Amino acid sequence: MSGIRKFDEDALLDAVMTVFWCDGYGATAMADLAAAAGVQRGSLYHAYGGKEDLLLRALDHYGQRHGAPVRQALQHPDPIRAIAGFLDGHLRRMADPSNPSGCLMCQTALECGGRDPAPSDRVREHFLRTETALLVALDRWRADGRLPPDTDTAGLARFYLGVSRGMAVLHRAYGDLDAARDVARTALSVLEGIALPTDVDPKGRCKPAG
Amino acid sequence: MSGIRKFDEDALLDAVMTVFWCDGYGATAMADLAAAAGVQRGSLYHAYGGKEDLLLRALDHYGQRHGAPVRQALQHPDPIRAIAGFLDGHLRRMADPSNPSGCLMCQTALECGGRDPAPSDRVREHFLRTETALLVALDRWRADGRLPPDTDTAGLARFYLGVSRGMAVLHRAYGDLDAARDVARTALSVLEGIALPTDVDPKGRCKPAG
DNA sequence: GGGATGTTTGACATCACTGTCAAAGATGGC
DNA sequence: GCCATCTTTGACAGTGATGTCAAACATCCC
Repeated sequence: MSGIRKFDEDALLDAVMTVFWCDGYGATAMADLAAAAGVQRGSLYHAYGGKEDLLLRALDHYGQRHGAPVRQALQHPDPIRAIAGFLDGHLRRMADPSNPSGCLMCQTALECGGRDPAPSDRVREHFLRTETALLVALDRWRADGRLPPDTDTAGLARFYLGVSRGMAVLHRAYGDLDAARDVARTALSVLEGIALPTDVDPKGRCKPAG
Repeated sequence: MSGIRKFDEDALLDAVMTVFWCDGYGATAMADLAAAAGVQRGSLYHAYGGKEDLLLRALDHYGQRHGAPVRQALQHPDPIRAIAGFLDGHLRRMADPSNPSGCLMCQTALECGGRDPAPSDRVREHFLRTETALLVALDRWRADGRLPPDTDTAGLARFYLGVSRGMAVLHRAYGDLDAARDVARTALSVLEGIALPTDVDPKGRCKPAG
């Protein structure tokens, strides 16, 4: 009914993302997506392509909407504050009742596994982006003298990536945040055990090491 | 063509489990399961029921086949050896080329999420079984004086459960074990940091605490 | 050996989803 | 105001999966 696209792209991707997140890729039909977006099925095919194309868009949208803000916490100069903020960002996303439980990226990673290359690649890229953000932050803290010189930053980056993924699985499986919170708290203690004290540390949380 | 079931139930469940594990619940058709099991589709309906019933059977089979052996490692009297064995059990399962990547339980937990109650419940039961096994072991070690009296065993149990789940996600997303290994190694260091020295500790790995 | 029991098989109708298309309709440029 | 352009819409055929069923058949028990 127009020469210009009528729907709001951002709102549409929000709706599409939520349906995929809630029901999973395989169980979602184009009709579900169209209904959630308030659009006819034909419009989706015309504007995007197929279900897989929409999933890729939804993954990117998810990355911008939920991934980037969580990585933002890593900018904090204090490692413990930063990692705590990173983990807490995940917890806050899960605690938000307007979001389905778990994590769309993890869900897609497992469901599309080694069978659907395009979504798998997209998820892997997102995971790598987070892993790299963690690594860059850890390297920075190490260079700043906030972590011991022999800190295995690559290993720690993967550890916190993995921990955040495990939290999402437990959240979806258990339906509550209790277990995920325990995981985050314990995971943070790893960094608390190795972080070095600094002049400006306002809480004196770090303990001498070596 | 008989009055007695012709196929080997264990081999059939192995095949069914592998297909679900490889392709996911939604993307698997009864025809795929029948083909993998070397049986006609009608036989599956007759002997079991529908796709969901088969998934539940596959989950139980998975629990016996892969869950129980990993929990077995927790019987070891030394906490570090035991948890290392627990995490290594997961790594060995993932390293086995005859298994699909990741973990069928995590996959089902995420895919069936809050939408398919029966599989979700079954997965939750399995997670709880593992969490309880971890808790019992941790409580035992604490009672034996191998862990400090104030150890938060419940939190640690959930931590190692979550970590093992995160490892599975990374394995499936990345397609290799490198990241999962890093996660396991770092997670183990948590216990190494709190385990108390004992007379019979053969490696002197524990350090004094308090 | 013969009947009863339960399994296997292939076909069947049904249903849901997919992807396409032509017609209808609205907007922007001239 | 008119034409070109693009979106929207609903319907279409094609495809694949589901779940059921009656007939065929092998084994067990008497």
